[in-house]
Amino acid sequence: MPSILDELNEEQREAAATINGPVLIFAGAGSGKTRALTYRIAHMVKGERIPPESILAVTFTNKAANEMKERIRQLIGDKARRIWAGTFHSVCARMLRADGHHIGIPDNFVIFDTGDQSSIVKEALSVLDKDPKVYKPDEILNRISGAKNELITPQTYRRHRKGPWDETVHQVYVHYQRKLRENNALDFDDLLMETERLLREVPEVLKKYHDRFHYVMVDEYQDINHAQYKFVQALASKSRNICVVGDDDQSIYGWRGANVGIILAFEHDYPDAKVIKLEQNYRSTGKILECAYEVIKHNKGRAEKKLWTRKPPGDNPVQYEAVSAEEEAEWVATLIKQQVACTDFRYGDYAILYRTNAMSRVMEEALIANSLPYQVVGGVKFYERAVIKNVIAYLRVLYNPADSVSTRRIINTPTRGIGDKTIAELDRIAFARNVSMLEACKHIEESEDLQDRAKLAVERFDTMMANLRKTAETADLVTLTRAVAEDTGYLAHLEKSDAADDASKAENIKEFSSLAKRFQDTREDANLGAFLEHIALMSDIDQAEDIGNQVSLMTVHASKGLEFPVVFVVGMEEGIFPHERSMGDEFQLEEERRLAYVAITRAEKMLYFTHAYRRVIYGQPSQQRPSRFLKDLPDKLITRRLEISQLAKGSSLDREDTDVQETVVGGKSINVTEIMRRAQANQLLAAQRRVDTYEAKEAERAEQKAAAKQPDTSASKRTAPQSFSRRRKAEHIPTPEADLPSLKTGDRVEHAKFGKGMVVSVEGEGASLTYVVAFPNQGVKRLSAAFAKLEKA
DNA sequence: GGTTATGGATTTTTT
DNA sequence: ATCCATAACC
Repeated sequence: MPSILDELNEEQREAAATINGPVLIFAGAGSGKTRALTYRIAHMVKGERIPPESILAVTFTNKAANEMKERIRQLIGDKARRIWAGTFHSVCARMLRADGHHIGIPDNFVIFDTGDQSSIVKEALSVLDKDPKVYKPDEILNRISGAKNELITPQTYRRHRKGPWDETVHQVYVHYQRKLRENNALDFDDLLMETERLLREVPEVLKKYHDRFHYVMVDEYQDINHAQYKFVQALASKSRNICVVGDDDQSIYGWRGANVGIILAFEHDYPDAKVIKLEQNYRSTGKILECAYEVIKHNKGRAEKKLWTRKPPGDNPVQYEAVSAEEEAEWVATLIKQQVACTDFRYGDYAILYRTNAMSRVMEEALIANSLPYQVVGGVKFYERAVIKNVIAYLRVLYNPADSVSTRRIINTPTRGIGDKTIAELDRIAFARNVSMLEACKHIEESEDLQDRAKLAVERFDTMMANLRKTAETADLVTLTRAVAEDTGYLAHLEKSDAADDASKAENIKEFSSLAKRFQDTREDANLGAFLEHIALMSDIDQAEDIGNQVSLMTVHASKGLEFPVVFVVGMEEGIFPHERSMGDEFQLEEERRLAYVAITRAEKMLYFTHAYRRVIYGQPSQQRPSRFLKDLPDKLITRRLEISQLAKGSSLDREDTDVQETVVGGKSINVTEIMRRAQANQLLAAQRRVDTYEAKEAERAEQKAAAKQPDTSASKRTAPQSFSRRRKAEHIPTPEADLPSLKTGDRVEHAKFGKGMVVSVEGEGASLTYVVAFPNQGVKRLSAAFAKLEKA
C-alpha cells in the first residue's frame, strides 16, 4: 500500500515514521524540515489513525504555525483543524484562559507589550525614587525578562541578586509584577512562566492536558528557553512522545534567553531518544554549502553534521571590496540591475542581508537611485505605530477597565485638557481607593486642588468611555472600532490637523478598521477579547505573502527560514559582522558565526559578500577590515576582489615577479606572468577609477552640505575626504598582442563569434580573470580575459 | 499644550 | 549622522 512517506528521503522518512518515544531531529538549513514535520503529522493521522486532537505542535512564530497548519491541511484535509498548532505564547494564552483561574489568573487578562512594560518600569523607578539614567528601564526590563525566562519569580529573585544594582532590579521586579496584576495583565514572559506554574502546581490541570495530548512536537528547539523547556517537559512527561526539531547551528537568539544547550542536552534528558539528522540540502549549490561549513566548523560544541547536496557545485561565491558604504550599495544595485536585464533572474530573486538595521538606508538609497523595486522586510511594525497603539489602547480599556497603563495613554489622546497634574491627581485617587485609573475618574470631584475645568474634562472623558462601553456590549468589532476612531474625536483630530504625517495616521486608522473587518469576517470567535489577543500575539500582519517581484532587504536575523536564488551579504566587516559588541566574548562570537552561517545558507544559486574599505560609523569615518568569517573561506571556494586595499598598500604593480612562467597556447608561447601582471594592473586601474569616482562624489556631497548650511562658506573650510596615503597612479599597460580591455560590469563589448553583449560580472584575477558576458540570444558566456577576443563596443 | 533644544546612545527582536 | 527621550521653552 502506497504511503505518503514514500515521498520523503530516507532520513525524512525515518523522522516521519518514528512517532513513539522521544525523537530529536537535527534539521539542517534547507533540508526539508517542514516537509518532514508535516508529513510526520499526516502519517500519524492518516497512517496510524491517531486522533488529530491528541497532537500538539508548538512553534515560535505565527508564520511557522500557519504554514504548518496549511500544509497539513493539504495532506489530510479538514481534520487538520483539530490539531493544536500554535506558538508557545498562543498555546499558553489559551491554556491560561481556560485554567488560569486555578492560580488566580482571571480568564479576561490582557497581554502587555514592550511599550506597556516600559511604562510600568519607568513608573516603578519613579515611585522608588531611582534615577532612570543609572537604572536604564530597558536594562531592567531585560533583567526581569531574563529572570522570568529562568522561572525566577520576584520572590525568588532575592536569592539571585549580586549587589546593589540587582537590589534595585529586585525592587522594580516586585513592583512591576504587582502592577501587571493590578492591571489584570500578563506580559509575554508571564504567559510562559505562569503556564508552567499552572502545570506544576495544579495536578488536575496537568492531568487534563496529559489526557489530551499524547504527542508533542516542538519546532526550532534550538531557540527554546528554560521556561519553555520546563513547559514542554511537563506536557510530555507522561506520554514521553516528544519530538523536537531544530538546528543548533542556527541558534541566533541566545541574547533573548534562548539556550542552545537545551537541544544539545536532549539525549541526556532522554537517553533512549532516537536522533535523526537531516543533512541533505535541497536549497543551495555545492560551493555555497561548503562555504557555510567552512564558517560554522570553527564553533566548538556543536553537534557534528555536514550538509550535502545533489546539486552541482555552482559558481564561486564572490567577495567584493568596495571603496565606501555608498559604493558598496551602488555595486550591489548595479549588479542586480544588470543581472535582471541580462539573465533570467527577476528582482524577487534577490535578497540583501545586513547585520544591523542601520545599514538598510544606504542600500535603499542606491536602489532608489537605480530605480529598482525593493521591500524592506521587518521594518516598523504596523501594530507598533503610535496611532494604532492609541486605538488599541481604547479597545483594551473597553475590554479591561483595570488597564490603567492604556487609560493613561488615551486619557488625553486626542488632547482634551487633561494634563500631567490632573493625571497625577487621578493616580493619587486610584492609589488611595485601590481602584483603576478609569474608576478614579468617577471620584475626581473629591479632588481639592484641581480647577473645575480639569474636573470637567475628566468627567467628559469618563462619560465618553461609559458610552463606548455601552456600544462595546452590543456592537460588533467593526462597529466598535469605528466608534472608537470617531466618537473619541481622534480621527477628526487627525483629519483636521495640517501636520504632514497626520494624514497618513488617519489612513493607518482606516487600515486598522479594515483589519478588524477581516478578523471579523474570518473568525468565528470574533469578539473583542479574541481580537486583542490576536493583535498582541501577532507581531505583524502577514506581510510575507505579498512579496511581489521586489528585491528584499532585511537583517540576517529576519532572513532565518527564508531562501533566495541570489543573496548579498553586505557589511562583512570586523566590528559590524561580527558586531563589535560580540567581539570580546567567545560565546557571543559563536553566535555571530551561526548568524553568518544562517546568512550563507539562505542562498540558492549565487552568493555575494561585500565590505567597504572605509565607512562612516556614527558619523565617524573609519577603516574597516574584512570580516574574519571571510578569512575562513579557502581561496578555491571564493572569488575575491580586493583591489581597493591593494591600491592602498601601494600594491604589487611594480613588483618584479621572479619566476616567469610560460605556457604554450595555440602554438604561441605566452608569458603567463606578464599577462597576470597586466591583468592585475588593469584591475587596479579600474579600482583607482572607482576610488576617484567616489572621492569626487564625496567631495561633491560635502560641498553641497556646506553650501546648504552656510551659503557662503568658502572651500577652505571644506575638509578633503580621507584619502589613500600611499596612493599611486596605476597605469594602463598594453599587452604586446592586443589591448587587454579592462572591463567592468556593465560595459558593452563585442566578441568575434557571439557578437555584441554586456559584461555581467568580472571574476577571478590575474591569468584566471574571467568576464561573464551576456549575449542577446546566445546566453551568458564565461570568457577568459587573457584569451577571449573582446572588444569594447 | 505644543514646540524646539539638548544630551546620549547606537545589534539582533520569533511573542 | 541620526534617532530618541526628556527638558526647557513660548
